Amino acid sequence: MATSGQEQATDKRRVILDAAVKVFAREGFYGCRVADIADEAGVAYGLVYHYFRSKDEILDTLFLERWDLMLEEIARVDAEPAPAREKLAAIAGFIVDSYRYDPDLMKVIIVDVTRAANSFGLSHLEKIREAYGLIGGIVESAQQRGELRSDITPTFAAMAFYGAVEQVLSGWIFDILPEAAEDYDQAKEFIVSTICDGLEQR
Amino acid sequence: MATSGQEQATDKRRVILDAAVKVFAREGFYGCRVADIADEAGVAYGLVYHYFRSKDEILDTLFLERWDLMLEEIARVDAEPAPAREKLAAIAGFIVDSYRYDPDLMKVIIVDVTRAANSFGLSHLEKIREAYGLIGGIVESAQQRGELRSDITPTFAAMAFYGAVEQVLSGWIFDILPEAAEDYDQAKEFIVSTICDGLEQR
Amino acid sequence: MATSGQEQATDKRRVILDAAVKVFAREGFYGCRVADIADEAGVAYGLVYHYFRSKDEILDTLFLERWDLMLEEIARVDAEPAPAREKLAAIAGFIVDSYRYDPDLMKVIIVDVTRAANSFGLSHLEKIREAYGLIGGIVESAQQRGELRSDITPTFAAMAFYGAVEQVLSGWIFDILPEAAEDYDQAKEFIVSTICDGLEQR
Amino acid sequence: MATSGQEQATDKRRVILDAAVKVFAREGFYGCRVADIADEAGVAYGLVYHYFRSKDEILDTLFLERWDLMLEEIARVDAEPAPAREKLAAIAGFIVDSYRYDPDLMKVIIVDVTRAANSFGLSHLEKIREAYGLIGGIVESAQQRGELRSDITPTFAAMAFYGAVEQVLSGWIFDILPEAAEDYDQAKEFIVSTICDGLEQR
DNA sequence: CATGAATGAGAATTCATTCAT
DNA sequence: CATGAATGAATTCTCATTCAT
Repeated sequence: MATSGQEQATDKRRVILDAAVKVFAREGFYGCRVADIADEAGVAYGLVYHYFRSKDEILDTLFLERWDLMLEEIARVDAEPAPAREKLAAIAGFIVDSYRYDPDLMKVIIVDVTRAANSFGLSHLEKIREAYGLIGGIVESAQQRGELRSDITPTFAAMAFYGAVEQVLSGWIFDILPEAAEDYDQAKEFIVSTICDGLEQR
Repeated sequence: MATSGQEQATDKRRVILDAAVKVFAREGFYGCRVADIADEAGVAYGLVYHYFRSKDEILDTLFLERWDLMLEEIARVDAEPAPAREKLAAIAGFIVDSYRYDPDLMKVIIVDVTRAANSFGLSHLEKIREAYGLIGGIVESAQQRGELRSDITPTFAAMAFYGAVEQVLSGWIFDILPEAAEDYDQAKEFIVSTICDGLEQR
Repeated sequence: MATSGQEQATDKRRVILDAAVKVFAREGFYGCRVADIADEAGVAYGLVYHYFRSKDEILDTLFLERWDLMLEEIARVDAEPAPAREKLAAIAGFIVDSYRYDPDLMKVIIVDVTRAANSFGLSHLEKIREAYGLIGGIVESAQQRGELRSDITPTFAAMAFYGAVEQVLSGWIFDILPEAAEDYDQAKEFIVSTICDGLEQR
Repeated sequence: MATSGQEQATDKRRVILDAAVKVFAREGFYGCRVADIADEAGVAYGLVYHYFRSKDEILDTLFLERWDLMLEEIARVDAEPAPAREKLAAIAGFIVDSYRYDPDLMKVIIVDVTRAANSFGLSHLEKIREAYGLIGGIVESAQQRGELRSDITPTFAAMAFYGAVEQVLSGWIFDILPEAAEDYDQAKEFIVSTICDGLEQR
């Protein structure tokens, strides 16, 4: 009975992590104190340090949890025998949905992880490179199959694609883009259409 | 008159700003101390506060100097009677060249300002929105002239374009993209071609 | 009855004390955490507090166990009808052997207890004084019997004697004196000979 | 005029050091807070860290200042063409006077430096070894000249001598030995007489 | 007895900012 | 303008101790 599906209330580690997402999103990684996280989680200060070595490690954990999910998703998508356009659509869709489902977490990852990349050394960068590598791989095979143009390097294409996706999230985060229910679905289409078809009139 | 020959060596304010760029780029805004800036500049601690009200103001100054230049450039480009594609190429070129000329400064702007726009009051956000607005304006008129597709909203198009540009710079900053002399020029072409023509084979 | 054959493995209290000796010796009383002791002992954190009221009490216990043994030994030695020289030799021998048998424990006693006697309330200090008093008593009676010079006060003589002994242990602890099997026996002789006969050529 | 002999009032570094001696002596190195030192010194908290990297470094500095003085004194004494007995008397006298002149400082050095030796790594130990080496050297040459017995190793003799001296100071520190004006001079004689002549009646 | 999660008061250290010279 | 000592609030992290199971 202790391991049934729904005992959220007692997994303090999870509670702390979820609280951290809220607090980081609200005040920024540098703008909040560990005490804020403990307060938000409703636990004692010290418990945060029982589960995490440092404030950094909390951000780290948050990033890795989500990023690994994304890497898995990209790998899964890549394994399907579908055209590149559909694969890119699935990836964009996954990221957009990640934001829709948990905007705070994605805000933290986009805003705070990148900013802290300086101090976090290299482990994050490796993970991030991995994502670009996978996307680049999708582009590359599509180029070999003649689906995509070959005069743009795969890595560059991956950057342009991911940059467009991330900037859309940034647009939502910073209230530059409208953020209604229908905008999420529209964004997925727009991203793929822009990157695959281009902005120019045909 | 401000740039006559021999006062360069004594324009401590400039020296401090340049030192701040190096230090912010190396250690991040939060990762460095005001003392590091003074050290890097080779001036006394207190002098930093003679010229700047606060550490924030240094970053502000750095950002505004460059961003205003970019806004001016975008406005100038927009005023020309050229096709949107050329205008976007000019803007991408300006940003890429900004990075080529002063990568540290662009790193600071992208990592410490752009990504953290909501930590710094609203003035930065306004400036950033202004840039997107100008680019969106370029897209919009091109749509009206029939140059660009009209089914993608101008703001969205602006985000995709700027996102691609920024991600390329991020790629250089974080050693994901190769960064040789020819890569800069190639990047300009790739960005415009990707965003305007799309990745798909025609 | 307390030492019957098979309970050794389960005397957790003893295991904790022995672990504490190792940890205190290695990291110092202030330099280690209670968790380190539990880890070294291979028991659960909380068990330490089942057997001991506090971290201090562990050190207290360690000190008192050994120091009381020494006090008993000194008293036993003193009760013998032997010359002072032999009594001092026996005491020096006991202390040196204590170190030889359990160097970590003696290191802890010398470094963390004896030198810090005034941090730990007064009970330790009393115990320490008691030892000096006993040794002083040995000197005093020997002076009355004409064995030892009477122009040096007994308390002072006790300090000089004990100081020489402790410094030899310190020399071993801090790797200043060589520490081979033969050095222990030699040390006993040297101590007594130096203190009783003096360093000068006769 | 800024470097005249008596401007104590403005050398804050010195003020902090002197305050630290008082506070360490009163509460122990581990028993006091950096705030106590700042308060005792009458300076702002942060100034302590302006002059010293850490609490440890304060203790370090205190130790080295005094120990170097002692090393110099031993070297000076050793350079004189006097019998070993006189040299040892001079050294004992110097240490006893150090205590008489500044008991708090010597208490800190004897009680806290040794205890912290674990954490302070090796630099202290080197310094301490140096002192023993110098004293051992005095003994050794005296042995060669036939002044002192040769069957006791010089290093051991140095330990016994220094141990006796230090224990006398400990006796004062812990209120085991009487501490009146005449006791200081008597102690010097007692130490040398005990170590050189021995306790036994001749 | 045994476990280890939970608590929270402390303490060291940092560092932006001020200010006297 | 220039210097760098002085200030002290803010924060992270530590760790002895408690307690529910």
